[in-house]
Amino acid sequence: MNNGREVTMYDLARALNISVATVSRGLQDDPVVSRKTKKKISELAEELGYRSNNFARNLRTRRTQTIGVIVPRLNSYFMSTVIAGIESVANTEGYNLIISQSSESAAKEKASARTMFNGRVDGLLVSLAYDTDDLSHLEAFTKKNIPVLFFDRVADHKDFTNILIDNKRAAYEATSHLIGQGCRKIIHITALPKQNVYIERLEGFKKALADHQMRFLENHVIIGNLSQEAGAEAAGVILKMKPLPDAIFAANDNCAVGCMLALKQAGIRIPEQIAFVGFNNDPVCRVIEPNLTTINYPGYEMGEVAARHLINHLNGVSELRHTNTIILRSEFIERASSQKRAQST
Amino acid sequence: MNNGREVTMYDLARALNISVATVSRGLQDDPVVSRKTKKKISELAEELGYRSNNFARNLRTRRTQTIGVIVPRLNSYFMSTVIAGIESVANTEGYNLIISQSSESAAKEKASARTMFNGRVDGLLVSLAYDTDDLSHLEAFTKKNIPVLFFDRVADHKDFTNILIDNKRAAYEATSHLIGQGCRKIIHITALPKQNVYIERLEGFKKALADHQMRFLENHVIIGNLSQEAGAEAAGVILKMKPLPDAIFAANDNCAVGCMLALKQAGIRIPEQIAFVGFNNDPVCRVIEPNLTTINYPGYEMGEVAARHLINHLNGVSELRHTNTIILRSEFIERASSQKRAQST
DNA sequence: AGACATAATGTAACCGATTGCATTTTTGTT
DNA sequence: AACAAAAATGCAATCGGTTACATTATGTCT
Repeated sequence: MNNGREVTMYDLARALNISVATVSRGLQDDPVVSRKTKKKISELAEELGYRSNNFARNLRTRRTQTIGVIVPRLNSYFMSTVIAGIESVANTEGYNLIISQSSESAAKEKASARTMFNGRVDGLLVSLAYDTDDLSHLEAFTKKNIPVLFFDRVADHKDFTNILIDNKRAAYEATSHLIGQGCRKIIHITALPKQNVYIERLEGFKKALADHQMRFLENHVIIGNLSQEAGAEAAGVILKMKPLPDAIFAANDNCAVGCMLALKQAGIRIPEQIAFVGFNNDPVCRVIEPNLTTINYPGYEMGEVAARHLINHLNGVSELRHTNTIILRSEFIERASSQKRAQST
Repeated sequence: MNNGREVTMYDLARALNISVATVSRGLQDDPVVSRKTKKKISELAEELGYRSNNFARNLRTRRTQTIGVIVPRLNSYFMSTVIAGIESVANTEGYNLIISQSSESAAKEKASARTMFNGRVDGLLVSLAYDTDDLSHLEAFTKKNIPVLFFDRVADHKDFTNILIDNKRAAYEATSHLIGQGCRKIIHITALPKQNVYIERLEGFKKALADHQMRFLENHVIIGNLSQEAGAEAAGVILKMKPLPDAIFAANDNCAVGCMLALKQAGIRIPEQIAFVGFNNDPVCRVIEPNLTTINYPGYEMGEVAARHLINHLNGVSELRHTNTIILRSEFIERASSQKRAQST
C-alpha cells in the first residue's frame, strides 16, 4: 500500500511480536518453526504484500539463483529454441536467466563472461563464438568453482562439461545416405573447422567417403560463414565445377537453402542433378522445394538438459566433474531433396 | 588468487591504509577523491582481482541494473530478433537482462511478472501473451513506480508506454496493394482480434476495402493461431470457397507460408489464381516460392528503441509519462507472391 | 514432581557496499 | 605565519536478510 517503503521481515516480526529469525525461518519453511507460527507469518506477509529482498539474501548466502547464458547469436531458430528450453527448466526451478550474445566475436564473449562473473551467476551455460580459440576468460569461473557448461559449440577441457550431439555420426549418416542414393561427387559446405561441430561433421563426411571407397578431395569442401548468402556464394563456386557435383551436404540448413535457391535459379534440378542434405532441421526445411533432408538437432531438449544438469549440480544432486560429455540423440530425416532413387516411403 | 575469499573494498582499504569510504568513492570515480588516491585504488583493485559485489550495492542503492523482459515466446524469428536488439543496447549501457517467456499464457505471464517484481528489476519490457486481458499483474510495478514498456503486443493504459508499428496503416497498404493488383475477393487470415496487433490489422484491411468500394464480409476472415499449421488448415477452408478467393492477406508470414504450401499442394497457382501477402518479413519469405510479399517489421530496431527508451528514463534523461506511444516505421515489401499484373520492377 | 529430551524461539554477528556528516589535510591569501 | 576556504578523507549507520549459538517453552517418563 504505502508507496515508498518496502515491507521487510522486521515489519513482520514487529507486528507479530516475534523475532526476525523466526520470520526468516518461517518463510523458508524451516521445520524448526511451529506450524502455527508459520501460518501467522505467511498470512501476514501476504496481507502486507511482503516480498523477499534478493540482494540481502544473495549478499548473505553468496548465491544468486541466476544462471548466465552466452550464445553466439540470439536470433537464430536453433539458438532461440535452445534458450526456450533452458528457460523452461530454469523457470520452474526458480532460477533467473541472464542472457547475452557474443555476436560470434571472442572479444564480446570475453566481455560478457566478465559481466556474468561480476554478476556472480551461480553457473554459466555457453555456446562458444566462432572465433573463440582460448578459454582464458573462463578461468575466473574455474578458480571460483563456478560451474561452466558448454553446449553445441563446445571445447575440450577437463574442467568443463559438454553437451552435444554426435556430430560425426550424424554427418556420417547424412553422407552415407547420399552415397546410397548413388551420388559420387559430394560437396561439403561448412565453416572453417575451428569449432568442434564443424570439425566433427567434416570427419564424419570423410569417414563415410572412406568407408565406401571414395576419395576425399580438399576442393570438395567449400568454406563460408554458413549464412544463406554464403550458401548462394557456394552455389557460384559449384556451378563452375566440371563435372557438376551430384550432391551437397551443408553443415546447416540455412546455408543449404541459400545454395539450393541459387542453384535452382541457375536451372539446376534438385535432387535429380544435385541432391541436398542440410543440418539442424530448421522449419525452413519444410518450406523450401523440394523439402530439405536434414539432421534433426534437438535444440529445445538440449536447452532443457543443459539447464537441468547445471541446476542439479548447483543443488549438489549430481557432480559435474564426473560427467564430462553428454550426447543427445540426433536423427536423420529424409525428405525429397536427397531422393534420387525411388521414394523410400 | 586465493580460491576461497573474495577481495572486498575492506581488503583494498586495509592494504592502502585508507578508509573503505574513500575506496568506494574512488572506484565510483567520485570527483571528491584525489587523482593520486584513485589511481592507487584502481591499480590495487586490478592487481588483486577485486570485483564489486552487486548485491551489496543493490541492497544499498535499491537499484539492480537489471531489465526484465517478458515475451510470448522466445523461439520465433521476430521475437528473438527483438531480444537481440534489446540485448545490444542493454549490454552497452551496463544493464543485465532477465528474460522469461509466457508461452502465450496469461497465467505464466503473471508468474513471470511476479518473479521479475521480486527480482526487483529496474524496468520491464513486455510483449503481452495472447490471452492476457487484464493488466492487474502489472499494478505492483506502477505502484512502486517501476517503468513498464510494452512492445508489439501492447495494451492501452495510461500508465504504460507502447512501442509498435502502425499496424492499421501497414494492413491498409497491403490490402490496397492486392486490390491494385485486381483482386476482388480477399481473405484475411488472422488470430482472434483480442490483441491490438490483430485488431488493427483487421481494421486496416476493412478500411482498404471500404475505400475501394468493396464490401467486407465476415466470412472472409479466417481465425486461427497463426502457426504454419493454422495456415494449412485455413487452406482447407479456402479450397471449399466458391468462387475461390483471388487473394489472401495473412497476419503473419509463417501462417501465409503454411497456407501457400497447402494450396500449392492442391494445385493452385500463386499468384495467378491466388495472390499472397504476409506480415513480418521473416526470412522464410525469400525461401518460399514464389517469394512472399510482406510488411517489414523492424524487430531489431524495435528492441533497440524499447531498451534505449527505458534506460533513458531510468537515467532520468527522458520522462516516460510524457511519451505514451512510439511508432516505428514499417515498410511494404513487394515480391512475386502478389504480382498478378506485370512485374513492377 | 522432578529430570531430561526436544521443540520453538530469540540474540546478535555478518554479508559488502554506500553515503551524510564530521574531521583532517592541503591550498591560497594577506 | 596565521587563518579561512577548499579539498580529501574517515566514521559509522544503513540496506534486509541468514544462521550459529544461546535461551526458553513444552512434553515425556519414571
